[in-house]
Amino acid sequence: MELRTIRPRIADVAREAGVSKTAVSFAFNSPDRLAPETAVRIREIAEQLGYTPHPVARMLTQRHTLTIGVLTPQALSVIFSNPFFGAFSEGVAGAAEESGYALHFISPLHGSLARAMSRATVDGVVAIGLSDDHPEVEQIRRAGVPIVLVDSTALPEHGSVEIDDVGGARAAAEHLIGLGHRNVLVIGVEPPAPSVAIDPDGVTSRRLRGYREAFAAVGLEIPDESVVVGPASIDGGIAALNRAWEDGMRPTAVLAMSDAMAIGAMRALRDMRLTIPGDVSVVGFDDIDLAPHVDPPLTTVHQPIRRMGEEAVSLLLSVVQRRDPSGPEHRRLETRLIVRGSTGPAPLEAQREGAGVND
Amino acid sequence: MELRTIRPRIADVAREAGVSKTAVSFAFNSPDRLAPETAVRIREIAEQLGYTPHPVARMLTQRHTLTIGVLTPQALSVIFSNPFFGAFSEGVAGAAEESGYALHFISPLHGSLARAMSRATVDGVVAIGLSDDHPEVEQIRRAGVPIVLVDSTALPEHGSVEIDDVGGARAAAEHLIGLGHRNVLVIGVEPPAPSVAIDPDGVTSRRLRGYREAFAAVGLEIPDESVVVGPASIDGGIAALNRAWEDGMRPTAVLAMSDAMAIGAMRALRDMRLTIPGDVSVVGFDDIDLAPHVDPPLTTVHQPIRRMGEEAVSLLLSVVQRRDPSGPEHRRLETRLIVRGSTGPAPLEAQREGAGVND
DNA sequence: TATCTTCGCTAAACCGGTTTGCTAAACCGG
DNA sequence: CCGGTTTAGCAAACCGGTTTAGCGAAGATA
Repeated sequence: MELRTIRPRIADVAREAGVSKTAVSFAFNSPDRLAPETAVRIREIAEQLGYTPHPVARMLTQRHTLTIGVLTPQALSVIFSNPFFGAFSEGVAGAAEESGYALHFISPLHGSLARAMSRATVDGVVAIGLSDDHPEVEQIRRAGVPIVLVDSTALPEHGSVEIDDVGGARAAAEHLIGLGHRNVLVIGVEPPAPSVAIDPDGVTSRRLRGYREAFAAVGLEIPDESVVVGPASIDGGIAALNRAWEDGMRPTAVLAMSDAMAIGAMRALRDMRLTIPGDVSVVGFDDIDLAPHVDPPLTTVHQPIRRMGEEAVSLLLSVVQRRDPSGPEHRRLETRLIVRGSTGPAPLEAQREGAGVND
Repeated sequence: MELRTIRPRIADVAREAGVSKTAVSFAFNSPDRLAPETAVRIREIAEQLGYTPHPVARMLTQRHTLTIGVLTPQALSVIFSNPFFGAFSEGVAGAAEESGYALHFISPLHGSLARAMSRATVDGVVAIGLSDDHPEVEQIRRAGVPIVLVDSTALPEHGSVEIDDVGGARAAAEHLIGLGHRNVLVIGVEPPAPSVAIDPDGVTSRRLRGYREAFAAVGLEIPDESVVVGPASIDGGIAALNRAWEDGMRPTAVLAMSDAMAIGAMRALRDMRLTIPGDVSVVGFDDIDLAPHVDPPLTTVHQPIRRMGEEAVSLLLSVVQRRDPSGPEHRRLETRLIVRGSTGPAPLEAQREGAGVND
């Protein structure tokens, strides 16, 4: 049973080298303040002792951590099951790394985002999909940590990046309407906290509004019963669709608010021996990398996922690094519908009747 | 232009409440050492001042960070583009969160993993796909940070979790051989450092060994020219396959070491108007969630990705939390071939000739 | 030779908390 | 009323570094 080796401290190096702690610190951080040979000697001794400056101690005096936090409203284990998040992280990571920042993921620790946040040692935070009335936002602000909100209703005092959810959703719905669909099922993403109803300003509500606007424009409506929600994953999509079917819904098309859910829905439909888009059309939202490669290729609303991550970090760093004379910025990115193979004309009999009859 | 509010310190609260710093600290950490009403009063004042204990300072005295690091050999922006990593992170995150740990991703900062690592404030590290001769492993050990290696050659002194790469690869190759394929293209994952050749102990080499064993068993071999590598992403797969084609290769099957690359390869083949598996069979490696949903459903080697992440964290925490009387543990997980729709019999003419002729 | 810089280095303060050791007052049984 | 135990709270040390102010010696300038 070996003794856990003790980490050498700066004082150990100083003693060994016969210099002051200051000299050792200089040897690492500003070698030019030391005679070249002294600096080298100190570093050699440090090396040989296996000394590395303790990162936490260093953070404490330097007042920054070179880390940015990514705040998620749900457990990371569920967040990561959504490919959207992978792509978003890609953008965040790319921009962060370029500026020399590492990433720290913060998720509700045993239910409390606040507690998780109070432990996190970060210079700033990008929060994704956090409804802005979340008390944590206020708490973070009070702790003096800069934050930028992504996919949340913008708050004037924080930076934000949003996309045109309503427009994208409307385009998706218009596409279906043009194909003759009248009876659709909407699959929404579950609100972070399954507590209350649907956050009136969350992405689910915004996209739903877009869908409804399109239907309203042609004098139709999407009843609340036609909206079902679940976690944004393949399994979530499967479950949501099956639930709808069990409830007796027989739509000719489904509007999913996430590609993963759309893919799940297609799987579930297939398992019922329905064809896509022959019997049922499916349109997703996100346009993840794999969307063109699934069977059939997924018609979906493209959003610039990576760029959202990049922009968020860029906004954040501009305030973290105090290059920001002009107050928080708000950026809005466009969405666009990409028609692939998962949508087609509504079955004829369905176009005549109110509800589709299948098989 | 508003003044950046200064974060209140413990001393501010103490002064305001007319008590010592100690009392304030007690109010937060061991309230039972204070008269109940004093504790309440202090907390109220703290609340009202917007005081939260500075996490870095707290870490310094408590000697732990409640954070575990995830070390990746490549930039996070490329790592995250591989769905495998998302699933792995899912496992890591799930296990970490359960024990109250947050996640810190560490990637080569401007090329140097060592520098990135020396900045990271973590209690332990799980390193994925890091070849063990990486100097950083030694550096981390010297810094006294516990580490467990995933998908790397196991080092006796560190915990590790590996999978049966050789067996999985062999099974994939045997499957193709059984279908009559003789001329295959291998698409490997790029070694982290594009420096030297292929790390003789990395996952690419191990899987290649498996492929070759299977071929050797029937008296065939896979020449080095039939092995091409690239980044483990869809685009990497597209590029790798196109490169092989330009070099004149005309295999009847491709063995990809990652599902993302396999999917890319299928795309590239499709774009050449080849059918899968009619003209060319494709088998992947990983069995990501989307593998069954692509077109055609991907035949691939399943590995328990999430579990790898979970086991890694569990191993790591067992030493971080000093519950480990028995030295580092090594865990090995099984792989298995999952046959779906992307593989089929080799075209007849190809079975007779040496190289396939297409279209 | 006297004064001013520069060079090389150090002692001490500081970052913002936690923890140890101790004391004075209150409490307690006899 | 006395010695012993709690209780409530404080001062100081500590975690492990960085940074400021300053000092003596050497070299430059006058």
